[in-house]
Amino acid sequence: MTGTEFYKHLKDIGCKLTEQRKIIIDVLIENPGHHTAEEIFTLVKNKNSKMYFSTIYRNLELLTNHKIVEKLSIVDGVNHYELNGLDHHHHVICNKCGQMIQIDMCPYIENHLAEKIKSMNFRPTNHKFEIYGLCDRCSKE
Amino acid sequence: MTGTEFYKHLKDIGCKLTEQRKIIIDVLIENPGHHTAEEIFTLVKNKNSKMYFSTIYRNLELLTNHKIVEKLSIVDGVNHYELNGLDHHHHVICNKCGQMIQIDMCPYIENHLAEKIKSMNFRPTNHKFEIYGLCDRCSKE
DNA sequence: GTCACTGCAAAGTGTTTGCATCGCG
DNA sequence: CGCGATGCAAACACTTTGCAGTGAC
Repeated sequence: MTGTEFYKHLKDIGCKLTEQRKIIIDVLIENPGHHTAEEIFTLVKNKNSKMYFSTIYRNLELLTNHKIVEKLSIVDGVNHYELNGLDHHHHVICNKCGQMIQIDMCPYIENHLAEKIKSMNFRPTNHKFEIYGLCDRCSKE
Repeated sequence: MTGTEFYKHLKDIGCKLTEQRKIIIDVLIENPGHHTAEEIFTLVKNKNSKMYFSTIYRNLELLTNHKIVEKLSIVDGVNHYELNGLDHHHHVICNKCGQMIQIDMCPYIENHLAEKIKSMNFRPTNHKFEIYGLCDRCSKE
């Protein structure tokens, strides 16, 4: 999806298309992958735009509720956000330096889990798969 | 492992066996599964023991570092802790009521991922697999 | 013009830290 | 009795909330 398409989507679901929302979406498009609210704040500032954390959080929450953004609680009490549906992937995360490496395999799809979970009367919407350990560099130190 | 064995393990790795540590371990043994620091605090209080959050956090951190306890960052900025190695399982989590249901299947083991990840020069130590959605009751509401 | 949204400040929640005292080994 | 552990208070980091003013439609 392009920026304009995201903008249109927002209006379609009855949200006002404010300058701040455009900037947040632009920043997420221009910087693929997951970012903390802090990182998004910095990226917004780099575009010479002033914005408060509350605006960022409120909009990330809104975008998450509308499935435009995905919220990941990967590391100790810090949420990461990324545009949803652009690509589906999981992570290998270094316990020492915090580096996150994407992996393409998805055990959920490969093992046909969706049907199994539905048979438990559970309606799955999304899933998370993460492997922790030490990356190449950190394991050598 | 029994309580006494956990106590011994602590001494073996050079930690003092304080009353507070015994209580935390006892509480974790008596209440299998994952708990927040808050829940552990309440469980400790129910045993008529007074303990500060700092003591709980410091010890959970210590036990986590020594792989006696596993720390899970599952939900929005709240860590959950549980005794490690008692049983290996993953979770199905309801987005509405927060209920966590254990599932026994492990995609990591079933797909022989350990070797694949090692071939990336990454040393895996643990992993997390979670499926989010709506549980039976919440999806009916 | 209306109402959703933002700026700003202040509070809230979960967690960590500093320091004096305590108690395990 | 020495040093690691705890009690307690205070700080911290991330996030949410309340309210008045602003701007999209």
